[in-house]
Amino acid sequence: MAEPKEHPLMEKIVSLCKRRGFIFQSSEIYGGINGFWDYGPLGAELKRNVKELWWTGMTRKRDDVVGLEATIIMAPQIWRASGHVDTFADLMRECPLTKKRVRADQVEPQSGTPIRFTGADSKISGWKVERNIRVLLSNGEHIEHARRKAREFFAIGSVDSKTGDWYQLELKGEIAEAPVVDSVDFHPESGVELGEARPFNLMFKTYVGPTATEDDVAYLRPETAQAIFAQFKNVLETCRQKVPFGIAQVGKAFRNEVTPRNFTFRSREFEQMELEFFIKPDEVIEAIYGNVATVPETGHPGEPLPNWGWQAWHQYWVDERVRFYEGIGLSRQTLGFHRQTPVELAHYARACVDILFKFPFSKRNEQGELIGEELEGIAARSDFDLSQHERFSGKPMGVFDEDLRTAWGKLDETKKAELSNRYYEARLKYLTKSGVEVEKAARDAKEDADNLAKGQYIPHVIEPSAGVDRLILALVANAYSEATSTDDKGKSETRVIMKFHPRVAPIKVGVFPLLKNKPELVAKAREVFQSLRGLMMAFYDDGGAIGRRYARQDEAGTPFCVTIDFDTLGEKPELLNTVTIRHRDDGRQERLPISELPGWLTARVF
RNA sequence: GCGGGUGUAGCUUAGUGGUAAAGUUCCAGCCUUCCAAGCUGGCCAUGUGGGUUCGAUUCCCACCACCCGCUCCA
Repeated sequence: MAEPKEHPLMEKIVSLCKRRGFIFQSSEIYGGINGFWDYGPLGAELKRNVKELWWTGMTRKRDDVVGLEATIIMAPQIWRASGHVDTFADLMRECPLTKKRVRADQVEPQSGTPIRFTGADSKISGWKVERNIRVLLSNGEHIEHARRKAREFFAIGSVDSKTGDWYQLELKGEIAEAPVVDSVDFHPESGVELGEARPFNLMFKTYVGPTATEDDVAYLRPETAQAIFAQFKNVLETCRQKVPFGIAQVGKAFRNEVTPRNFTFRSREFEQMELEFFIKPDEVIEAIYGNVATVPETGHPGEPLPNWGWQAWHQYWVDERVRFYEGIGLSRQTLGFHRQTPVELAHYARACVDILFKFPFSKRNEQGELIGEELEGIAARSDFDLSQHERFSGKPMGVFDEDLRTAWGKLDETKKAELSNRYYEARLKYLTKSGVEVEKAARDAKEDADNLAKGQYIPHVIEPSAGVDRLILALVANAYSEATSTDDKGKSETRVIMKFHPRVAPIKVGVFPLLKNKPELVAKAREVFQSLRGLMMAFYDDGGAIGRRYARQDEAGTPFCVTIDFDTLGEKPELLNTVTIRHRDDGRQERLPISELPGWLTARVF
């Protein structure tokens, strides 16, 4: 398979993934299917380890996060409430000259005179074409400007475009049409009339039930998060948690991407690890604690405090997530960060920090440094999501807080008015932005503000949302390294060593008899293997020479290899029942009693 | 979706309008007292479908997949 030469490292990684059984193309024997990938034996272990570490760290080791496992297909109204039906169904229009696409509803209005052409022919090559095109000539622009664009357009696919004679194309049927004002039909960059608007719905559609009519339409979830919001009240009522607390979920999501790209980085079926961490609105914090704690915008703010508002919680989760990545071998140098600007943020979002990984295919900035691709976004989403589901389902999503009610009663009137007003303004902004008519919005916002005084509010949410498959690719790219060695005969060869952090490595330990043709070594090795395999992923190998087995494990990324030799059997009595442990990254060996193996390994691989 | 590039064993590469070649990996055996040693044997390929032709892996067309750009996002 000929790979492009742009990213030779990426080529090697893709090749290794197939060769060693990390990642295969889905349905390969049928020619594959665009945007879908399978995990082979090593990839499956790697992915399982990553998800397990996330889940354990998120839920089992925390007091304030519980888990959820929801279905992939849910009531389609969920996707109306979440906004996915609308935002995932954008109409796009394409510029026939630049091939760039713009959202039909976001074309910058242009004014000027449309010039129509009906075709062109070449005196030089005799080539001719008949196609209609309209180019907008902005006020004050010379007519040649439009002609040049038209020639460029007609030259696409012509012989003259190859010879460079395209600018001599003779245009036909030039007519200046009536001037237009604020037209959205022309590409702002090129001035060329945009193609017809076509819908780009990125949600996978399916039908529930055998009749398959339009009434039965449902969607494969494009993200796992919405189920968490939809089940928020059920979880709250059953898990004995109080805000602030979080709900975590790992699972598949589906997006009908326009262009799946970069190996598994953008797939149509992918897996997410998402946490929705519900917090009190700042007005509630201030009512109860008198102030809202502030924390620096970088660094870990320490153990959570009761008076943390959204900003502190957001910063807390950004740093918690970075710590997670560091804990599985992605150092800060390999990561990048992007704090979304107010323009990039959704209208309901307060802040969003993206954690990036610098892939070989990542773009570079002006300084030539890799920028990175998004592994995870940590968003402060206000109370938007629960509010949406409250509006769409008609079911209340607010929580009651005894502390708030008590505290509220002790506030002086000025403070009450101030907090109440701030909450009112926030609710009003949300409601009007959501298209609720002005009068009703004011009425509902007033009701929300009154409820606040009674101890009730809709929680805000901090959402760390990570892509598992992207992370796997990052770990693979990060682990990839080569070592070139030259043997006695001067023959040099390059070996691949996958330097996975032991915590994520698919195979934790390889177990070998030094020699295969000595039954007593084999028997002892099998015995050691059997004692380890229940504790962790262990791999027994007696094929080929010992060096070859080490090399094989290096390529799989196995951090430790245990070898049973004659000393294990007591050739040197003082070494009876000891084995060598060989370290992957430097080939270093040490000797350890078999009895200490489980503890020694467990301390390093979990 | 549009434009550009690429498709030969698991991998890396030869090659040809007339039986598809090699290295490596892998499997089996022998041998081997710690980093892809050696010997013997073995398995495996022209992405799919059409067309031209006596004959196509080679030439043509379509499709599929992969890579790059536009676009989008976890």
